[in-house]
Amino acid sequence: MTSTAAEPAALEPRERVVTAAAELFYARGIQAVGMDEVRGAAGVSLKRLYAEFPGKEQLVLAVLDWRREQWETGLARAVEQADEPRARLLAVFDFLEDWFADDSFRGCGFINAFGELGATSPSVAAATRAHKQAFQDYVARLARDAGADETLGAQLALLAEGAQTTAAIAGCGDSAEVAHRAAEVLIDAALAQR
Amino acid sequence: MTSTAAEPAALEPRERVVTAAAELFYARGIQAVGMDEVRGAAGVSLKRLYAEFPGKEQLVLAVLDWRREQWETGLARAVEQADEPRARLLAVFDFLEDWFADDSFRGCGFINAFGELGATSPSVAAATRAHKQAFQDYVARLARDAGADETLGAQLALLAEGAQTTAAIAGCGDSAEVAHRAAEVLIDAALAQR
DNA sequence: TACAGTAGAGAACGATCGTTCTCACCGCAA
DNA sequence: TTGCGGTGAGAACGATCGTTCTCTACTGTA
Repeated sequence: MTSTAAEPAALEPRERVVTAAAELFYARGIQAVGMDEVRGAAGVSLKRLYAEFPGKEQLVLAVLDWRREQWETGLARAVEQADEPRARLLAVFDFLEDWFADDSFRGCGFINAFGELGATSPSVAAATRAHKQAFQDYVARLARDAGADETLGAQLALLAEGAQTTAAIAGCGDSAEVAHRAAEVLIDAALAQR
Repeated sequence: MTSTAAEPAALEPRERVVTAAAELFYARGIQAVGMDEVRGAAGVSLKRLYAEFPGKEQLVLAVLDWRREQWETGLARAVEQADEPRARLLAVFDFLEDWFADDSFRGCGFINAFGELGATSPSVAAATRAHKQAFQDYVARLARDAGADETLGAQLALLAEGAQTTAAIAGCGDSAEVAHRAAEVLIDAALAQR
């Protein structure tokens, strides 16, 4: 999922900047990484960097958008590997489990960015809100496909969010498995209720 | 003019600094608030501020410790209002619901601090980890008192964490109620299993 | 009154960072 | 060749911030 720092020359400068900035921001925090370091990691000049992004905020938003795209395609790929509606709901938590096992895992980049800049940057707050809303909608759709009502989707989304923060802070314990088992209970209860 | 010790309403300088810093850090982020602004809000001199805390990091840690204390006493008070073990478990989510309704609610201060400084400040990361671990232990104890096994506590803790981040980002929807209903399902399932 | 000690107010310092500017260099058309 | 538009490398600028230093006012004591 991550691209290494040494980018092949085939990538466009803009994409090199976004991927390098995404990696740096995620690993160390946004405010802890200066534009000059992004420039060095991306192998572009400051002039080019500011030609692509008029300011750091625009770069941050581009990184968040790139991360959202990565998240959505990865999640969809995991879900599509399952055929049955119930298994597709649980695939969300398998996806999380794989993610948490990654060495570079350091929590949800949106939650981190929101904690860091959400109070001072309305656009970062809006991007985070949109991303989380899309996730909730996606899970709600999977729940509806499984024959449950909207509530189940919201409940499973809460579990997924809690697993992400807990895995990040506790240093990647077994949050995904715990959430997975809780999800099974909630799904079965929701389906039995009908 | 400084307030004399005879005035009952005046807090000690150190406590004024901690509460003022806690409010500012929580509302706007830690790095967005300078020491000078903390000094102004607390009504102390820079000299006094640095006499109490040798650096900003120590102040941040003191704020986190104060916040942990506030959280623990508030949570314990909510839980103790319930008599039955099951109601005591659910009181955790009532506590969250009250908190989310606060106008100044902006998510869990520890999660925000972790997202902002966890990667660069080991002591902030450790304080966050300790706080979340203590919460998990507390819920696990409540679950054990209710006659369920350890797993239920971990599951409910995940729900609580997810409700906090979701309420913060979505702007305080009904996360607490959703988590509350999910908790009821999980508790009943855990108790029926025995 | 003189003096020592303390504390407040805020200037000052050094470092960092986002952003802009300078300047040398390269490819290329006339 | 000459001129020119564009680019890279990096110096420079202005602002912010954590931290320290200076100066002044005040308090208590002899």
